Amino acid sequence: MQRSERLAEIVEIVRDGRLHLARDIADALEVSVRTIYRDIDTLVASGVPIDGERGVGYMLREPVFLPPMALSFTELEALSLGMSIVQAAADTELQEAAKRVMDKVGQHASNRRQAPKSWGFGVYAFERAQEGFRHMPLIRRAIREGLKLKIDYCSLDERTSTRVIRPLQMEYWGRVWTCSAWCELRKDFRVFRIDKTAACEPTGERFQAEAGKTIEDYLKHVADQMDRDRTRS
Amino acid sequence: MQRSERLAEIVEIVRDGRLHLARDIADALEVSVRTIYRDIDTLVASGVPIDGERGVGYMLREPVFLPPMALSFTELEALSLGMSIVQAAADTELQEAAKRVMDKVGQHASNRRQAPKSWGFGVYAFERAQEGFRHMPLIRRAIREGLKLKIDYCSLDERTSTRVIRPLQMEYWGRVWTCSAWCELRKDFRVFRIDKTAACEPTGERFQAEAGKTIEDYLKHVADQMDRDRTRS
DNA sequence: ACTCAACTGACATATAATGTCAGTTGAGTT
DNA sequence: AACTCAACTGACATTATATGTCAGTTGAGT
Repeated sequence: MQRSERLAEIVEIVRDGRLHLARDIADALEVSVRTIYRDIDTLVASGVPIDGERGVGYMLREPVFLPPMALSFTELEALSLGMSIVQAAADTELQEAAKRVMDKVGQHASNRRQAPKSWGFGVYAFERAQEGFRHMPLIRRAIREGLKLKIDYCSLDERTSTRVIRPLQMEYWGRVWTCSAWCELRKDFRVFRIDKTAACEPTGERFQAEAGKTIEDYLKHVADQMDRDRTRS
Repeated sequence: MQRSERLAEIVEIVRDGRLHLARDIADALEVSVRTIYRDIDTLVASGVPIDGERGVGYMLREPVFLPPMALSFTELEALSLGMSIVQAAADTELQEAAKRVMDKVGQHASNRRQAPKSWGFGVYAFERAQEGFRHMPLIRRAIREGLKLKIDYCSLDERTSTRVIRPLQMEYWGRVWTCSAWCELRKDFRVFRIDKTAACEPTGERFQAEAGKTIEDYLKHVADQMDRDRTRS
């Protein structure tokens, strides 16, 4: 196995967020422990946020990907446009992430000429409804990590209810963000407008994918519903 | 200089779109020509679109960037969301580019577990107004390369006019795309709704950045106008 | 004082990259 | 048809880099 390949492998191994011993990694990749120490050095030097603690092991401070991609100009334009829109249409956390992505691309691009500052796009569309974005970082984390959420939801007919949900997916409708979830109160899938959600906090409980309550089930559910609608009309 | 560094350098050198001889590259990087041939092999093998022709030299088939980036999970989410929106809200060319970007990221990510197919986003917002997108690839190229365009424009009061413009920037307003340009007919900046543009073709002429007619001038112009509006009210 | 596992330095060994040289190939030119 | 150019290839010696082994040190915790 090539060194560069092995470096990528180490990132993949460590990426699960758990603790890893240099000896285990060495065994898995069939090299000596010394090599792993050297590799980790290399990775840290090139910015991968790996923390090592004596007597403990290695951990990733925050998850990373290292996509080794070659982007064409058109792909860069798509990237640039997408990041512009995200900066206009999502919560602060995603806005900042989008900016960082463009910085990383731009930084490298500006080594030489032919790197336009703007890629010819302006995005003005979106009212910056910061209020409506408030819960988005938490909901995203909950989707990622499978956390149950307790929300106070103010439905369209102005009634407020408190319920526990398993958030599955966020949807963007151009102006409004929603969250599709399994609702433990109604024992069914429900869609919540994020800007109509007053309180929102983790219950502390986690949920596992459970037959009939997963994102795949939800998507199929929606597809079936659309089929029925079409047949009726 | 490290091999990996040198590979990146070669891409940077070749990226100007002009012809390069292996010997020149070798001189610039202070290695032998043989090494350059081997490096080019490596690059081509990893997907960089370099064309070599015997007796001629090397050229890049299409421009590329190789951003050596480590993306955090949040940054990946921003990327994923942005690409989803672009796939819903832009012309076919950009849609496909956005898809390719996600494929490139996903391909590498899916080497191991914990690579969600969807990053928890759905984007349903945008009517797929394919008609309105028709001229976008051409306009983007015109902005990039500084091509004058001749357009048949149907303004909001239903009058059609033909004019030559210098396209400067495209704007996205959530549902509608516009193009800001220097209008050679009105000798001023004008904004055109792309979906209201009937015909659109290059005149064959190119334009250079010219004092008072550049994108920077336009942005300043818009900012001044907004200032005046605010003062008045 | 002891354990653990990250970390370091030194040095021999193995692997990979490079330079040199002597070709071949394909397209175009004279 | 002969010639030129520069990409390309293969072989082999040389050099540089990566790796393994070993013998430590360090810092945190028990």
